[in-house]
Amino acid sequence: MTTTRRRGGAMSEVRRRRLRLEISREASRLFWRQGVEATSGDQIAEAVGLSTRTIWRHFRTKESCAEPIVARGVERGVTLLRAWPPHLSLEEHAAAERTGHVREAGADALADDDRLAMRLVVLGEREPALRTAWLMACDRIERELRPVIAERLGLAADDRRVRPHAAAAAAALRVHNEHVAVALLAGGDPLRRLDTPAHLARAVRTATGGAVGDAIARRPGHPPP
Amino acid sequence: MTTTRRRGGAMSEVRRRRLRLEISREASRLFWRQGVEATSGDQIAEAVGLSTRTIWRHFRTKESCAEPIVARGVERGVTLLRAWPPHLSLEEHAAAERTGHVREAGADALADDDRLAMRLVVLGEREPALRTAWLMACDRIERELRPVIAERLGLAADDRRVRPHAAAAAAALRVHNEHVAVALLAGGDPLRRLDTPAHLARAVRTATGGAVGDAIARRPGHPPP
DNA sequence: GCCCTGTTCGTCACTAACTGCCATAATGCC
DNA sequence: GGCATTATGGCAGTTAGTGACGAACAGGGC
Repeated sequence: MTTTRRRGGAMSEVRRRRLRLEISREASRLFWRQGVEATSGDQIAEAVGLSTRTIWRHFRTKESCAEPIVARGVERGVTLLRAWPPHLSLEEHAAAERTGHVREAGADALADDDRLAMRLVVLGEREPALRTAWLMACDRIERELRPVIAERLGLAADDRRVRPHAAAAAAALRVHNEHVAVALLAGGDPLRRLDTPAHLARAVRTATGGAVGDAIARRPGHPPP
Repeated sequence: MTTTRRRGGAMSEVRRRRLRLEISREASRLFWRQGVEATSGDQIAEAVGLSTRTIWRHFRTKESCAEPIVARGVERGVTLLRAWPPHLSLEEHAAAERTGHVREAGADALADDDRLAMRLVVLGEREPALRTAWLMACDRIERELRPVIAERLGLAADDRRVRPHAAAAAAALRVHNEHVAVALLAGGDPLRRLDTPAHLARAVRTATGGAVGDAIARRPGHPPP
């Protein structure tokens, strides 16, 4: 890990992230309540207790204020992949994670931010501004996935085969999230069946042509050239 | 096909598309020459010979002006998939299309719009505004891919298995395009090796876990549940 | 404790992306 | 040609977003 070299009164990276998340939270709430058109930058600023100028310092666009919140769903997927130990298959790891996760948070209590994220994702079907935020968030996730997948496959980070797999995996995470979101908002509480990491594991495996999914056995080459 | 029921002085769909493409072309040229920040809506309007007001009638955002041009690359991929006859494997079809395509346009003459599209795609690495346009274009492509893939797999259009495949295929098209774009702009003219539909076919096949790729043999079910 | 340095934040003025509104020109249908 | 509908232009108005400058603020060195 590179120790963050910050000097003077510089904001720590974690504090910066926290602030962005807070802004995003308030902005997203307003977006959901009154639509993105109807919410002004001033409203967001007032809701979070900052000046409007500061909002634009942390986000380049009104719509991009939604990104940190909306990214939460897919972020869970990448943490799942990050924590994937080499000696397990993806499905085994997913199963283990699920049991651990359920005990920690309880099956019924879905964090407010996650609900909000799903709401904005489905709202994105109608509001192009939110759609762009969602796609940009997933794009960021895809980049974060690249080194993870490269290491898993024993490939160099800039190997030509990495990016297709990362893109496919990110796409799998995205549609899974969209699916869960509409199912959750439309009907009751199908979380127990839908949100299982097992589904994610399956989706990622097929999206990568089976490349990302097995426990590590043979190292360097696995797909036919 | 539903005959488009248009009345009064309504613009035909094809004319509308042409106009949007023309606007997009001029906007994209300006974006490339002077950056997207530095180009104003007025400049775009003047370049295409319309009033600024009309520009905003056809595009909701300055950056979205780039979408039609930037989508050209991936659009070729979806036309490839659309024209895919059932009795061929994807690779066979790709090979056939390639020979046909080469004869038609000549290998050396890459259309100006395509060059422009690739330039904007690589520029999108640095300019978030262009990145959103590119992602939105690919998102549209993904939606167009849905019915094509559904029909190919003999599934209902709203079957749960369609969207993951469409997303994965679209992602494959996207990274292929990005790869071609940077290779083309960075170095000389690696088109003969990179732009082959054969690579697209391979990418789509693996991204869909092999589901989209075979010639049609058995109809209804093919992946294990 | 103090100064010094670099950073964040607020205020204000300003630019430019968009939007409504109304009159006018184009277009398709009869 | 006449009519209905739509696309367009011009203009006023709103609001997203930026630059500049000063004040508050967090560290490090002493």
